[in-house]
Amino acid sequence: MGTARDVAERAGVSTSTVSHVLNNTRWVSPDLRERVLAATQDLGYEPNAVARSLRIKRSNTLGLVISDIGNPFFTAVVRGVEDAAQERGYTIILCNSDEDPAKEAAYLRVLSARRVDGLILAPAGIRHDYLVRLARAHFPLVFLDREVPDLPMTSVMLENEKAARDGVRHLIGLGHRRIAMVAGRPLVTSTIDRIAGYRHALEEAGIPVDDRLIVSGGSRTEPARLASDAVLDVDPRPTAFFVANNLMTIGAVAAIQGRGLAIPRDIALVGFDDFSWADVFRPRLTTVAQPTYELGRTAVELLIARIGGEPERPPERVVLPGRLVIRESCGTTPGGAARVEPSVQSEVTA
Amino acid sequence: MGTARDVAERAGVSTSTVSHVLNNTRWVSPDLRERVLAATQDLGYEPNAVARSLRIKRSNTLGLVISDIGNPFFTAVVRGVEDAAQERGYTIILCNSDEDPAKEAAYLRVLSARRVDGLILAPAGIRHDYLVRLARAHFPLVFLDREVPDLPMTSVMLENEKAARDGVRHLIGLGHRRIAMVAGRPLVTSTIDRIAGYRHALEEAGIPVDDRLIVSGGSRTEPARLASDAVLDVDPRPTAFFVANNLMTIGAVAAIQGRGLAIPRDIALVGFDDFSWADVFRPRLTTVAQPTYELGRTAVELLIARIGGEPERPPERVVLPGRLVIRESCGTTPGGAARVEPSVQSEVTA
DNA sequence: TGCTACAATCGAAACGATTGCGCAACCGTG
DNA sequence: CACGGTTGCGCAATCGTTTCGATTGTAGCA
Repeated sequence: MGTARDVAERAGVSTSTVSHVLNNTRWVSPDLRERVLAATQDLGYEPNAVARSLRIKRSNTLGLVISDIGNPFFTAVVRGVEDAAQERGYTIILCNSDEDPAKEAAYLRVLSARRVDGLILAPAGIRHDYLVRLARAHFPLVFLDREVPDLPMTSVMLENEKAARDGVRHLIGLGHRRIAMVAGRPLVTSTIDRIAGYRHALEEAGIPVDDRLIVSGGSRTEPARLASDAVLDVDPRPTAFFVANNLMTIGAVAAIQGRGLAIPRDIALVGFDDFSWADVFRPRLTTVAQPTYELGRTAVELLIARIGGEPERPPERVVLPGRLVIRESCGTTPGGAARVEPSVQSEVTA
Repeated sequence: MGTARDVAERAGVSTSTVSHVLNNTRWVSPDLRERVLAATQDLGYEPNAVARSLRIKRSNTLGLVISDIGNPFFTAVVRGVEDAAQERGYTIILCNSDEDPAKEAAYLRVLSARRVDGLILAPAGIRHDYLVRLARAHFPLVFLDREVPDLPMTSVMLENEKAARDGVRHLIGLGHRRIAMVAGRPLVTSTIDRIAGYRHALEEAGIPVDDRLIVSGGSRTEPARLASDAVLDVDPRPTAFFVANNLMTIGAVAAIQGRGLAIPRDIALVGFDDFSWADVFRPRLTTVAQPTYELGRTAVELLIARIGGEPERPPERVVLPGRLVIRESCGTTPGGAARVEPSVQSEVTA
């Protein structure tokens, strides 16, 4: 696996000809072209992408920093990112910040040192200076799922406020007035927006907001279980749960089950994010589904547009709609029985 | 964000001094050191890792090619890989082959062109020539979760045959004699070994193997649902299911539920791989748990040992044990009621 | 025969870092 | 004072590409 020079010598040409043959970048006579190709075959030559990147100042690589690879929402997004990137000839470097701003900063630094052509980032929340530097330098950067407060950047995310509002409205429509909200990590914009949606839904229905019913579930299963358990002690007890992501839904369900309460008989529940087992779980969970794959694809499209385009281009925000998928976990009325809706459910099974 | 040269000029030193200061690679007087550091600060200098890699012929990067990022087993493994890699100063490039040998080959090519220092691979199954070339060239390579038949390589995986045997033995111990097996993709070694374990468990109990009860679930939820549904038509009907991975478990459960059958009353079930919702799902699922995090860590350790070591070093195989986690999905006897085992279950909840 | 025009290829300078080698300046010693 | 040894640093080659001129050969034309 030698170098272009080895190939050139073997083919009796110059390295420039080798380069031009391999990249189809100018006309080369059939004879030489043939010899060059034969030589690359013989030597098992594989161009060194590192040297190439150094020379052309592009790596055809995108960095993707997500905050929790254990969350099915993000892995679904990753598929969208990967497919879109591959179609356009980019490789992605995937990093998992674990919701840790320090880890996130470290990864950003590494990716930037590696000279990726652009970055897609689900920020862990804090407006740290390294991020601000990248933004100021007009480095191609797209925020995914969340934004950073006071840092206008191009971004793609769910219409969080409305999606949450729809979920809570559904519960209100079924007659619930004491609705607990298990929210995500406090400083993250998606959390903030979903809480806003929750409040607005209550307010428009004339239901007073009881702050004791809004708890932080830390975006993960176990903290959500603890928070859910605690909120069940509030007096009067909530009759419904609105849970702001999928991992936390597991925790909420565990807490409810742990009290010997039944869904939806004792507690109605609307989750967030659809996931594969929502369908086998009994009762089937009513959730606000996100267009995960599209989120990923869109992020790549926005990013690549910026990589090619002029650096001063103003930020764009793309907001995609959520979709309330009604299954069985809310019953019909508080304390009522489950109502199966085959049409809606099959839409999701597919 | 200039170059080392810019820093050198600003500090009034040579680029070599800049390099030595930044890498602590030889003594530099406090005065100059100070000036160099100040200059890098002022310019916001960030060393170009691409140029560095070209020169030192190392990238401090490992490639990780997994076959299904949607599978919680693999995402759990990724965490182990990532943590271990980070501790040793390596970045990982994560690629998702989607069980597609063509995609896998494409990724291997890209990673090799990028000059990663080593590769961890969950092979999609086929012994394609590119893989053989890498192996022959003694490129640092570790197989994860699976091997490639007839290609001895260093690898780390579960003790598949025994783990499957334990799962099936558990069912046999409860009195089941007609046990269906929902297996994974046919050519993958983990599938082969788990089927072997299934057969051995039956054979040692003197139960004849009915090949109609062994079906391929394609490693994913939906194909597993179809296969599970089909196997329920076998006459006489199986009284138990052994399912060879987690995504397929969802499919099997869906099929069983779809027939209006109850677990464990009508069908006992042992799944594979533990996952977060195994605990809230009712009945709680009895599964063969894999040490996912350890698998990931071990792969990195093996790989890094090879990167440093002599190239002709013979392959090593590391086999980690599985753990049968008994919950409720098998009941106690065929047709019997669920038996809760708090001690075992809590071990997993933690 | 000269001259230009064009076609096809080569040579060498980048890209931005690392590092072996060598050169001053300085020290202490005899 | 001469000389060997140290110390602290700079020079320049190098990694493997790409790409911009320069160069060669051939044909066309007056």
